[in-house]
Amino acid sequence: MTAPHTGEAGIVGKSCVRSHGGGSRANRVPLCLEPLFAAHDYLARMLDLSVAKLLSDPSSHLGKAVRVKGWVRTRRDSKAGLSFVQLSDGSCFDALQIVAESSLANYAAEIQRLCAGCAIIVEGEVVPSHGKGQSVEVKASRVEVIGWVADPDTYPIQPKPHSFEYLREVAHLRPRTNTFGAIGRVRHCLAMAVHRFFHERGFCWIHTPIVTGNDCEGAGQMFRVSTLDFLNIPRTSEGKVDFSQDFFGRETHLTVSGQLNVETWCAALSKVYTFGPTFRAENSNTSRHLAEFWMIEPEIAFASLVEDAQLAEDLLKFMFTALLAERGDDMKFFADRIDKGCIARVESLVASPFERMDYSDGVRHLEAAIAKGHKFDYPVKWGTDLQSEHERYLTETLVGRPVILMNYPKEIKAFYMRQNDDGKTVAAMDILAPGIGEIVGGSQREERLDLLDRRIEEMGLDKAAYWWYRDLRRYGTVPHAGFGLGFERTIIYATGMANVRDVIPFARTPKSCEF
RNA sequence: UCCCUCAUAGCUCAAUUGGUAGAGCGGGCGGCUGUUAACCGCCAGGUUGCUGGUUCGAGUCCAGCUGGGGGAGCCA
Repeated sequence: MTAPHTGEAGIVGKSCVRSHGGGSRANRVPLCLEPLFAAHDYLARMLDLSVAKLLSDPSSHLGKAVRVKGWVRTRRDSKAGLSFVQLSDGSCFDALQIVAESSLANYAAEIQRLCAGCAIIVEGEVVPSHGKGQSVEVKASRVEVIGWVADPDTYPIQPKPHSFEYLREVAHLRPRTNTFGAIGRVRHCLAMAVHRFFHERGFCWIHTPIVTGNDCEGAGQMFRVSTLDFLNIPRTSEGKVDFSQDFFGRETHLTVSGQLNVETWCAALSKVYTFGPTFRAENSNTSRHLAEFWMIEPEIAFASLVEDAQLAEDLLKFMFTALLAERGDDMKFFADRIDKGCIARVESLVASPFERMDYSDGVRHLEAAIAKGHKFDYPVKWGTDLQSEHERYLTETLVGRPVILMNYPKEIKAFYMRQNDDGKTVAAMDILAPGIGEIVGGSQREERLDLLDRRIEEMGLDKAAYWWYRDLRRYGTVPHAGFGLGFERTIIYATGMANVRDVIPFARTPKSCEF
């Protein structure tokens, strides 16, 4: 028996019928997954259901015939003549208990050989559960094995706690674990909340470029983008690499920020944001750094640092409100197994206003702490960047919740930040979060061309390279401001996960890009 | 990149002053049970990250390398 696999409607539905008893694994006929447009035959006699839908309203499904698809978490046999299969389709945290009785045709041959990782389709009736731990279960009338686990002995995901370090080595299978399933849903929930927040407030999502010809976007090492033949690099007469022969006819890199580009659209659409991947080629080996990470960068016209800070606070509160409302199941897991205080932390962030503090006042607080005997490894001095330990003191010890630190010395901040009237500081802000450090970095931008040019010169940058950025200040310039929110750091803060490598599907870090 | 630390079965870990490798989980088989981190018994499973050195003898000591973790810097 060979089932046609053409995917054509009409043919497939009927030819998918097959015997369930016996048959070696090797000879098993591959299942044809009915295309959606042929599914009405099935819909007519049973629901096609996600585990989330079923478990979110179990009583309304009681007594109904359903069809669920997913992957086996565990199987427990009872010699009373039935097996329990935990089925997960990733639609929610909980798995669905399937009860398969020995009267099923393929019980001995297949169901009793199910193990973690097997893909199955189950048809059956939703019934009240006899056991504890779940209110309903599905009494199977048919269990079809779609994909076996080739070698159960070495299937990397076992029904037991694994270390996150180990799971990074099997990043293609770690989405099947409780933790990473939860991370995937939380990440999606937060991303959609970001878009909803901005959309509801009249912002446009601007797709800023990934490849940039601007080699001075900001500090930090960039990844080169090139199609030149490494074994035969064209040279100029001075012996330098001849980038005029490269794909774009110039030297290009992966972007480290969408900000400069999004500012141009801000100067036309007023309220804009970017949300996409950014790339840093720094050799950073910490739990908070990735070479490829996602960042949200809004930019608002006719706005100052005050509105900028309020926007950042409102965005974070909106995201976390959505998280609590939509992913209570996953957050409960994080509270149970990862970080006991995570739900309380998210709730308190939503409930209380962020503390606002001038950099200068922050320094004064730190100096007062030292006077009272608090020990820091590094000295505190106005005009220098705060060390991690200083930031931690302010947000964790002094305030106990996020702090918006504002108006930094201009020497330690980027050239485009707006100079304050005191001549010493710029309208910059960082939001520091307990346990994480800097989660947001932003500023009001310098909209005055002469002052911008002076900073470009003072910092030894090439004015010509910023010609289009400077044009914005020549043609209808307006005060504007924006910030960057690190998406992975936000997820860490919400879930209590310890490492950014475990809140992104595939982490890119120095010496690590297997998947 | 710097400092500290780690690398033993598919996974999590043991192995005394250097004396030739062990448990739990997972897997296979059997038993038992409306089970739910199930339980009980048996079985299989290892070039101890790599390269070199010291030694009669190295999982153990030394050097280098590779990779992981923690901290720092850079930043989000």
